[in-house]
Amino acid sequence: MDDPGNGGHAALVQLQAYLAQMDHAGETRLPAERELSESLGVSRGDLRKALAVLEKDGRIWRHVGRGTFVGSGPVEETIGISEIAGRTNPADVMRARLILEPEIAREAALHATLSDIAAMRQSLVQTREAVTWRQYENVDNLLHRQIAQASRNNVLLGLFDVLNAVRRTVVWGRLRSEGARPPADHHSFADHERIVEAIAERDLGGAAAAMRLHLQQVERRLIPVREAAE
Amino acid sequence: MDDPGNGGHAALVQLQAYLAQMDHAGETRLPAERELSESLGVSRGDLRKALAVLEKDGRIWRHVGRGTFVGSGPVEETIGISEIAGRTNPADVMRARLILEPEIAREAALHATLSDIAAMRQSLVQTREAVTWRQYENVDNLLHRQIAQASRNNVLLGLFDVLNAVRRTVVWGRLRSEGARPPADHHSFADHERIVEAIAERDLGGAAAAMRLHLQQVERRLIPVREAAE
DNA sequence: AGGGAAATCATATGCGGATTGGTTAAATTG
DNA sequence: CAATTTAACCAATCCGCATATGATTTCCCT
Repeated sequence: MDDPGNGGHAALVQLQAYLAQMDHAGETRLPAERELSESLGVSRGDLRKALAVLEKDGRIWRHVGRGTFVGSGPVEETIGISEIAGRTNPADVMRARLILEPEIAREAALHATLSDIAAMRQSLVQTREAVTWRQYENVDNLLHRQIAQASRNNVLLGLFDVLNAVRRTVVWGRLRSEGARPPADHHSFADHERIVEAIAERDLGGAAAAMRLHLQQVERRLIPVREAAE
Repeated sequence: MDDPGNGGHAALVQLQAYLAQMDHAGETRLPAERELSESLGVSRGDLRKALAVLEKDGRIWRHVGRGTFVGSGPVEETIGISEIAGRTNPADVMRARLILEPEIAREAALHATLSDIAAMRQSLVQTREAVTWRQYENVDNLLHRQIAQASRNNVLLGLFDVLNAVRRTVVWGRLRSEGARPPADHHSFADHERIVEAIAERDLGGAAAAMRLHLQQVERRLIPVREAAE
């Protein structure tokens, strides 16, 4: 062979050159090992040794069936809701809501458009018109999501959606007594109105505080009798 | 026909009965419309009218290619990172980090175990030992995730992972100048140490404040020259 | 022995057909 | 003629199988 005993060092040099050239072109996926080994004129074993070095250094990343890519790590393309929901409990979900949603309301108070506020007010009306708990929950969900949308920050909206999906998975099956309709003096009506009004008046702190108060009320009703445990 | 002019009311009644029977069996997916219409002895049009009523009421949910299901809504099983990242920008990501991560640090200060803190301190050392920016970023990522893990709240950890994946997708390609190693007086070293120390001392407010300060520094460096626009 | 090439394995992707809710046009019926 | 049923078609999804790819083992040649 040409360079016996080099232990594949030549392959590493060639591969780094190839990688630099490809990185410049903006391409992220490099050819299959079988092609690349022939293209670079090295054995597949040496190529794999060089790839292993670069992988340990964090410059490339490989996965069976997909290929080899340049970049620090495999960016998770999707997040499984059930994976999160499977290892948690309603209390943790509520804690996360108390952290995230008041600040989302604050952002909404800062960035909401007039049509956003109009949509929220319409949802407020629909909330009172709901004749069954199921309808009420649908409109309630919609209202909370409208607030997240009004933040005009798609990252916050995405986080809200994730949290919402986890919540609905965790508390799945906990239905209220069917048939009954939400009482007219349900705390959420006034809570929601306070939140929307604060957003409409661009009262950042007020919106956050109102949302926090509302969620604390929900928490109190959701976990009615909780001993001092934990 | 049997009951002309009933407008499909008979179909609605039959469908409700079927749904109750099926709901009792624990099954969530009901047969295809073509089968169910024949099974119930009603036309597909009337069946669809009845299904539309139940859908508007929130008792069922349907989607093309999947079927019709009982339940309030389609619980998104997975969230696409690229869907979020595609419609956002680094500033929104930074805003979300500033909202979420300080509160995560606060929770970590409350719930971190001794082994959590030991792992963080080891990461602090590794941060200073990094000889290339890529290594530094890997350890930095690890440290921030360790803090999220120390919150002992899997929902917060999941939200952090989502946010992190979005961040890495959005700022993808913005690599620092290769070759250079992080300077010894990089602000992040002291920032990180303050955060970990506050967590170790169970200083809730201090941990949150230190994290907020750190992220503001990162923001200042990430968006170096930003006019007063927006 | 030792290294390289080929075979083999396990996993991921791509593609075509089948399924299903949504929509429109034709047929039937009173 | 009007209303309703029926059929046909559309778009999105799922499923099975072939293919592609990285990982591992085996074999062969020097």
